[in-house]
Amino acid sequence: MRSKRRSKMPGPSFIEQARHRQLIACAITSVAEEGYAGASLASVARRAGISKAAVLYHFRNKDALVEMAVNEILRELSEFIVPRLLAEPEARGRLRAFIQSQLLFLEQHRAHLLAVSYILVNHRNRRGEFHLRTKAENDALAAITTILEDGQARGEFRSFSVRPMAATILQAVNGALSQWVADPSLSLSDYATELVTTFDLATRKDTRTSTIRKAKTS
Amino acid sequence: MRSKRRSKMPGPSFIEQARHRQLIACAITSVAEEGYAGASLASVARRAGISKAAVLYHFRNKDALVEMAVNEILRELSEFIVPRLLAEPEARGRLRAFIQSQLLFLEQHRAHLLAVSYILVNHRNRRGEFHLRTKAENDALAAITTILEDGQARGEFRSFSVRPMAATILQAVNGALSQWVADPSLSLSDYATELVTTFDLATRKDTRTSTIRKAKTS
DNA sequence: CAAAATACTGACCGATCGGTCAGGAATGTC
DNA sequence: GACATTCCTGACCGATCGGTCAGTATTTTG
Repeated sequence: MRSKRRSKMPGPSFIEQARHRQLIACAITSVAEEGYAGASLASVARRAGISKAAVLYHFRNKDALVEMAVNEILRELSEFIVPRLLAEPEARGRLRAFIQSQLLFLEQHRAHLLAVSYILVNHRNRRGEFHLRTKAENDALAAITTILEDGQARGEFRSFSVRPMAATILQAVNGALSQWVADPSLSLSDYATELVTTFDLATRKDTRTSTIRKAKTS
Repeated sequence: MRSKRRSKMPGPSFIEQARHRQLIACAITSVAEEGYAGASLASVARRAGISKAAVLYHFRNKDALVEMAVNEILRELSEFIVPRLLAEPEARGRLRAFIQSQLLFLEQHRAHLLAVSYILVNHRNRRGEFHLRTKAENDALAAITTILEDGQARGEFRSFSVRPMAATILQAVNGALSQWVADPSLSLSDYATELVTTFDLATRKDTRTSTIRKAKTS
């Protein structure tokens, strides 16, 4: 770990950087293939072709490795989504982009999806709290909340309680992913379309024609 | 286990029945308090005040105990919900009853909720499949699907793709529960009201006034 | 009361877990 | 080539896991 290294060198060496990347990647596939309980340090070491002790040379302990893996996945995810949100001028479009881009990214990174979902629902800190899950959920909810509140302020959305709606949208996206994990033949893009329609109807003001329907009929 | 008992007696003895009930109850609280990984046979035995071997005398192995615990929880849950569904003559009411009664029951049985959610997302059979989760999800989806298809046939609901909508509703309910687990001060009945409104709007035909709103204004 | 079935204990097993440690190989740096 | 630092190995540790087994209470049955 960088944090407690007593190196005289300015930064992490090439080897250290490469190993970090490799071990994080191995940890992700290990969790994805063997589940949270089955993913051991020995399993990660085997995949990387080094000894278990070598893994612990680079990462203080198992928890540190797991947390780095989650951070990496969430970093890549938000790197994919954020530009797509910023490209949308209206709240309605940002809500659609949030749903679609999240599904699209994780459909293309199945191991990431499996690993992050296994870890988030299982990993606890010393106090027994699901701190990774809490943080990830709060970040996602904050993003959706921003969209929803902005949409209400701009008059695009009806008046509803933002927190349950944000949670419902987040859960719907997670549920779509979990359906797809169980049945990979399911079309996530079709699913995304249904979700977009559903929440368009659930959030819009009662103008009798949503942008979705307008696009279809005009 | 009954299945491999070589008893000459007609049924399970009083002691066996009582122990089964006790051990299932202990397993539930054990999982709820210590998580899926932390809930060991030793932990269950300690709670029951007997030896670990005695637990294995009554249950073939740990998996059998866990599965019995899940079955018991789901049995109690459906015992609570089904009559409430049957009491509703319209699909819209059944959808509302499904959401509300599920939240109500599990709000009153927090240990059941924790145990069942920990187990369902973690327990695998020998082939590595999440068979308990799959079965529970399919049962719940089937129930919702029946309501939705009936509602479409009766002309109460708009035309939408049933499977994603059913999954979205189920996930929304689960999400409400998971929010409440993380923050018990959250009012589940308020949350239920929001969910009912959300899915009323998402499913109804575009008649501009739902039964919910009509009830409020008339 | 004795025989038989049931209910249970405690010691033990092999496996695996995360983690430590002493020391050896590889890699740069003068 | 010597020296220090980085990188890594293999043996080992204590703990815990699910599960077995021989033997012993306890209860039921004739």
